[in-house]
Amino acid sequence: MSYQGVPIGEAARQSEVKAPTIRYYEEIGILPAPDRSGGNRRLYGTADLRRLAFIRHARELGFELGAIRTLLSLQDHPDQPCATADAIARVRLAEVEQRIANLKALKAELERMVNACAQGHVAQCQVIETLAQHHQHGRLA
Amino acid sequence: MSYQGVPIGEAARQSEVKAPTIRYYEEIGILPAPDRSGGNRRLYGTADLRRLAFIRHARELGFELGAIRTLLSLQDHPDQPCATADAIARVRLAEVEQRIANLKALKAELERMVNACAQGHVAQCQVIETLAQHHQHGRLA
DNA sequence: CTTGCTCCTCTAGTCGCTAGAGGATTTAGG
DNA sequence: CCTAAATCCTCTAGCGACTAGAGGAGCAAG
Repeated sequence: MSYQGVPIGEAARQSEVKAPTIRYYEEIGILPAPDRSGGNRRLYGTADLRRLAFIRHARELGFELGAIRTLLSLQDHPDQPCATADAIARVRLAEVEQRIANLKALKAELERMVNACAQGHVAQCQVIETLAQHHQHGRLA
Repeated sequence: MSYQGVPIGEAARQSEVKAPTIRYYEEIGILPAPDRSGGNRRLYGTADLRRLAFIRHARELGFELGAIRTLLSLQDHPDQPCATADAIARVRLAEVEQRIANLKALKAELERMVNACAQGHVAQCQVIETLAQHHQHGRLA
């Protein structure tokens, strides 16, 4: 009797998701428990690998696991309207835009700080000065 | 005998750092333990409030508490060269630039996803399709 | 003097992993 | 066939930076 599927290390290599993280995804129910070999090892089939790639890509895009869970359940029921998936992506897009704006402001401030540091002493150091200032920003994430 | 300084709630309001977070900062040694009132309540003076503003601002800028700890110790010893503070800021600047680049790529992809969603069903939904693709990116933060 | 707010300490939980212990299994080489 | 190395298993604990809640004490206003 032969088993099919790749062991967790190979799945990790292919998906670029570390083995403990894969087990963690199984534990929290985002990835189904795969078949096991005679020696109790996980064997991942192509469907599992695709799901893992999906998760990884979504994580890369900054989606939280909760959102990914919703996205996956949509994927599992393909006859539903995609408004939910669209809404999730839109929310994320708004977050990303906000974050870019904040980071640009931050970048400007850091550049100012670094430029102002005349290699003197902390007493005159603008890095410290700038950080000591109470200065209004939007929230950063 | 009168005590001076504001209680933690007021400090929280002024600094926009929540009270439990302020206690946490004390616990991890980033904020010194303030004087206490007769009834064992923390009373924050202006120096404490300034330090708190410093921490908040630095957190807003995305500095980790470890980096902030270093920055604060520099501030506490102002006769040292500011090369260390400068280096910390430079590292952070590089991170921020990388992050902006990643987020811009992400934004483009999210826009593509959202635009492609024709309000149909999940089976044709590009949000899901896009996420299912295995697609090479730089690392996002 | 009582009501209700703030504050105290403490423990435990969050998220998304990561690290390590201690043991079983599988694979490659001799 | 046997051993050594690599991989895998489960389990517990830890990370950063908080956040939430229990259970109790202090304080200010009516």
